[in-house]
Amino acid sequence: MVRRTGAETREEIHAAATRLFRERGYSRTSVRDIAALAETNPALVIRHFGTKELLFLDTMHLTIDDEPLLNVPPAEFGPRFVARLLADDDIRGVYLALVRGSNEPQIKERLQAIHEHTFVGPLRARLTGPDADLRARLAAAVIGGLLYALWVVSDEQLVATAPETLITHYGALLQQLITPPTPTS
Amino acid sequence: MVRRTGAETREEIHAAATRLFRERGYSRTSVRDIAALAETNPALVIRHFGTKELLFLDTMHLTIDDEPLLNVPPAEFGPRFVARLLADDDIRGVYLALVRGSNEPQIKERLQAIHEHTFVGPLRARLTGPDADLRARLAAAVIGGLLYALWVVSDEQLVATAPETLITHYGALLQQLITPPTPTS
DNA sequence: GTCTATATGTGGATAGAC
DNA sequence: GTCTATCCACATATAGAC
Repeated sequence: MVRRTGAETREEIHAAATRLFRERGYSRTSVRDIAALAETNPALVIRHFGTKELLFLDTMHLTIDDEPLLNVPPAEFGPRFVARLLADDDIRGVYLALVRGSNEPQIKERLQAIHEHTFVGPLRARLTGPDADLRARLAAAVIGGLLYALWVVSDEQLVATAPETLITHYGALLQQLITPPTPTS
Repeated sequence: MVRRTGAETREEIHAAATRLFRERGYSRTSVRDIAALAETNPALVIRHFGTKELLFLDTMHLTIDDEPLLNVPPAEFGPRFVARLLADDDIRGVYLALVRGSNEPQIKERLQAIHEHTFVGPLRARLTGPDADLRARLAAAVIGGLLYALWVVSDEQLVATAPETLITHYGALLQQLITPPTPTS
């Protein structure tokens, strides 16, 4: 085996952990597994990251790049946002691992934070009208529902549905929530 | 300690398991914990139910009583369905435990089954018009999203929102999905 | 049917030589 | 920084006396 520097080893461990946690989740990934994939040993994993949970949290970050969405006309935001979420493989892995690990208080906290700034935030920014805060949170719930049905439940029919169809239908639904309700009188 | 019959012991174990699994989830509940709460020992737990996973599955049943919903006017189904879900504490416990345990293939299967007959089924029965199947599944995803936001993420603002408000807003949203879309021409 | 004692495995984390 | 060897806690599950 080639001799590596400390920083290199650290990165190997981080990369291995990222992959395994996303593929198998927190509880089904052991420190030993991570060490093996990184071609090192459990002691180094702990030395570099302290605990398994700290390492996990270190791999569970999402930086949604909001830029491509900034230029989208408000009327098309719904479908575009859905399309963005479905296309991103990172989101899927992180989302799944966090949901399934959310028994652990720290992991649940991270899930809340990501839900807040990845879903609620962008939606809230496009919302006006009465009850904007509440409506943003309900819209975020709707978004969560799609990811939940596709990735947690793996509703076979939905999984087999063409992405464009999902984007059209679900995007339209989301769009309705964003567009301020027209007063009835 | 009072001497019990085998059937009684079995029931005590089942009751203890039901409670603990719903409160703490699968991975954080040990066979020892269950035995202790049932005032017996781990050996009997296994003797009666085979494995921890089989016992878990045995406690994870939902029989949604569809009857109260049968007489609801179609136009009010959305809010009533949401109200029904939020009011039922059983659903919350089962849903949470299944979602968090869905790393295990068998548990995921059970989640799929319950999603199918508790959410998709009733919705599909009320749907007509084009793409009824797909729309039922999307509506089920929307429902899942509410439970997800409330119980998995525990969005604090949503949790603090009066149930009637959630029922009104989210119920209306669901209702839109059920009501067949009016042709635009 | 019931229980004590234990087999057996796996996990995270650490000690200490190099 | 790295690695071997190991500690220790805890899990599920079983053996076998009663």
